Amino acid sequence: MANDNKKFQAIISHCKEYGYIFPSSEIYDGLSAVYDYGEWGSELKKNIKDYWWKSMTQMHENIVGIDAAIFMHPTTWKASGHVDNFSDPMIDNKDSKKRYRVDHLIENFAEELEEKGESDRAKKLLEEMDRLLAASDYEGLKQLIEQNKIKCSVSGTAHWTDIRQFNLMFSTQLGSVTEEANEIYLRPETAQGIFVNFLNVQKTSRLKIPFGIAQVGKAFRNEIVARQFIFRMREFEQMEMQYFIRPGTQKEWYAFWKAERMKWHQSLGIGPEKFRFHDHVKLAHYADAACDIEYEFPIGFKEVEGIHSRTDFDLRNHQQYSKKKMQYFDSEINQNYIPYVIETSIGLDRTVLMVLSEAYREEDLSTADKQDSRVVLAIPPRLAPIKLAILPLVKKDGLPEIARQIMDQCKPWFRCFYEEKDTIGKRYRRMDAIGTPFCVTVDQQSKEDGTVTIRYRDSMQQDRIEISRIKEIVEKQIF
RNA sequence: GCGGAAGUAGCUCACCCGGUAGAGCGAUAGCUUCCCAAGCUAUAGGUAGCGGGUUCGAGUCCCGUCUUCCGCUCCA
Repeated sequence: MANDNKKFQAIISHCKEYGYIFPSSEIYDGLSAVYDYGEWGSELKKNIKDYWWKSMTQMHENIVGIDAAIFMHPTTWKASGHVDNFSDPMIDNKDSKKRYRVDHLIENFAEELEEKGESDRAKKLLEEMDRLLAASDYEGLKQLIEQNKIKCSVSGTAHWTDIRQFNLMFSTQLGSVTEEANEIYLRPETAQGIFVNFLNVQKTSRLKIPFGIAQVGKAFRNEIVARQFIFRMREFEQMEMQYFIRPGTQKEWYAFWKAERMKWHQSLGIGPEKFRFHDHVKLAHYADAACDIEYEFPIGFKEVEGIHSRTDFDLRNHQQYSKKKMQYFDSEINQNYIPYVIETSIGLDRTVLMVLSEAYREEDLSTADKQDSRVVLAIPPRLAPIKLAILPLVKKDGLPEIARQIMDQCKPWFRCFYEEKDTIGKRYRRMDAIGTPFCVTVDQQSKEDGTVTIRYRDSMQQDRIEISRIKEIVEKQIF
């Protein structure tokens, strides 16, 4: 497994230096695990989002998109299992510094009691634990641990910190008057916005199973340790698609979407050797099959996208909590059922990092008599923030005027950048560093025959082309 | 959260045993330049992360605090 931390740090610096990604609130010392996208980073992110959206919705006639709110009714998170599964009380041993989930610690101790034949005591202990957990009585739980002299298996001591609650979800108040406010959560995943709209979308779109609903949006998770740049952030963006299918067909649709999504990743111009599937052995509470698509980042293979066979877990729970029938009438087989779901869920920020990791290159261009190097972002043209730079070779003799005309011709169609400062070589290298795939340069000959040179970022090769063909040549590469 | 290291100009760093900050690159303005960074001139930019202590005097020594990085821990 590659672990090139130097390259990873270089990418982080490059992102900050060239307007891609800044630490959040940096003038106030920053905010841990939160980042802001700068002028070029936001363009790249948007281009990736658009490309995903188009390939999922426009290219699949049976998939439509929605944009659900971040705020959702609190019961949503009861139904999804997030409230019960991800708000665990934790306790640390002061000697070994090891952290335990309180319920795991006590359960393990109860098992030991069982083995020693003290099953009565074990049973009473677990009952007491459940009662205290239900009441969120952390003082009582700590006393329970201390009374039973439960020890840390590493240090062998019973020297514990106070119990603290670890909440996966961020909460806030809905309503302007605090005392009357209801506590609600910032969504920890976008999927539930799709599930709670299942009936609405099915009815209005008139789509028949199998069909999908896609969504791009922010989600929020309180990670215990959130580091590794934009790979793990507290506020992040997901691109998700839930595909509703007939029960019993989940195996084939799971295989279909695995293959389909892998194709998408490779369509970004990234070689197949940089990806792998990681099948989950231990499945989440909602899944009957799950895998990740992992990309080989400079810090090793890491998850970019998850593909989960979610069964009817979510819709069934929403039916139970909402008392609304989450059913679909399948006229082909003349049956009502709760659809099964295959989920594809890709991290947008992780995809940005993947594209940047793949694109970042430090090249040594030295020749016998001159040392030379460049840093280039070889971003696929269709995702690059700026598509075309327009450069007058010198800023006199009427060259800027011609360049300005080209600028005006091209800028309605794709993002262009005009620059007349510094030597031409310097301008080329600046464009390399922010990943601009094409530069056209206006010179004396342009005045005579209406041609310019086009310079390609990756090869640094140049061709002479007619000004009238610039738009067509660039557009061919970016769609 | 724990342990280790570091925090001086936008970036990379210097200031040797404490005497009130300097370079290169970058940026900006101009000059030069007919095709691939490091040609010339000028300008801007730092109360040395923050707070306290020792001292006649602290970027330099001590303490605290914050942030970042590395390792461990956690992660449907």
